[in-house]
Amino acid sequence: MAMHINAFEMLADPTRRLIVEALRDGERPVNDIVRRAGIHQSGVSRHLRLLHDAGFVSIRPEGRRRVYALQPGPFRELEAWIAGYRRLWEARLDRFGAALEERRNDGAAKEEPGQ
Amino acid sequence: MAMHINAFEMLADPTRRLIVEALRDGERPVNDIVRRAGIHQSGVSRHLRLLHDAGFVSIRPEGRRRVYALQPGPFRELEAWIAGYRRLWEARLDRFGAALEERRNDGAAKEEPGQ
DNA sequence: CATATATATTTATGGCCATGCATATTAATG
DNA sequence: CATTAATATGCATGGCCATAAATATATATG
Repeated sequence: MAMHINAFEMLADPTRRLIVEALRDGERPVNDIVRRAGIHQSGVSRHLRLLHDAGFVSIRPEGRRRVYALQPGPFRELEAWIAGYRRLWEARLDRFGAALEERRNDGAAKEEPGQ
Repeated sequence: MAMHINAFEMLADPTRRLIVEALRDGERPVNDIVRRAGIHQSGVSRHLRLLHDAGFVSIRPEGRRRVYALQPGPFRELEAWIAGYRRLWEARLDRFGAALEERRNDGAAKEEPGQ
């Protein structure tokens, strides 16, 4: 429900990546994940809560289980961010543009073209 | 030169993302980046070192400047990782497969199909 | 209702990391 | 060679976060 949490920070943690990868090919209840995660159940629950807050996963109660599943949103965000760097490897990088003229006004920063 | 550093951890830090974004449209010397980063020069230098160790940037000495530029490698890695989740939003997620049969062997973890 | 199972949360703790300051290095310049 | 500019590094510090243990909550089951 909270999108103020950065997607990269989420995936920075190895355990969280492991959880996400465990959910890659389908939803799973918590204990399923605990077995592969190699950490305490409370830790997995906390990570799942963070992932849920960040919009990475959905929760579906099923009896006394809580079934978690990946959500597409954050992945779209990541894809979009990286897309901005695609020309890095698809074309040669063009060294023209802002870098040159920026180097000109050496003493004081006046305006940033990028953002 | 060291690829043992995870790309997500690199981009988890806001300052580091800011640096990467500052280099998006071309190479820049350190002081150029310091101006936009809003943190001390030593901090920028340290981040640039980390980014270099992780293969994100190259260094080109130019007089007494050190000109940094983005490198495609880590971005390709990221792209590849996310590509594994593309069906999440391109198709509906299929809830069959491993999740079901995993739920069957409840008591003990025996083998993981995914990895 | 008592008990067991599944998950969440509270609390405490240790460790890592981003930052700033001071200093070192390297290079240009006079 | 002394000085200044540009960048890097050693050191100390504060804060955040991942983890575990204990406890709470919720749900199935007898």
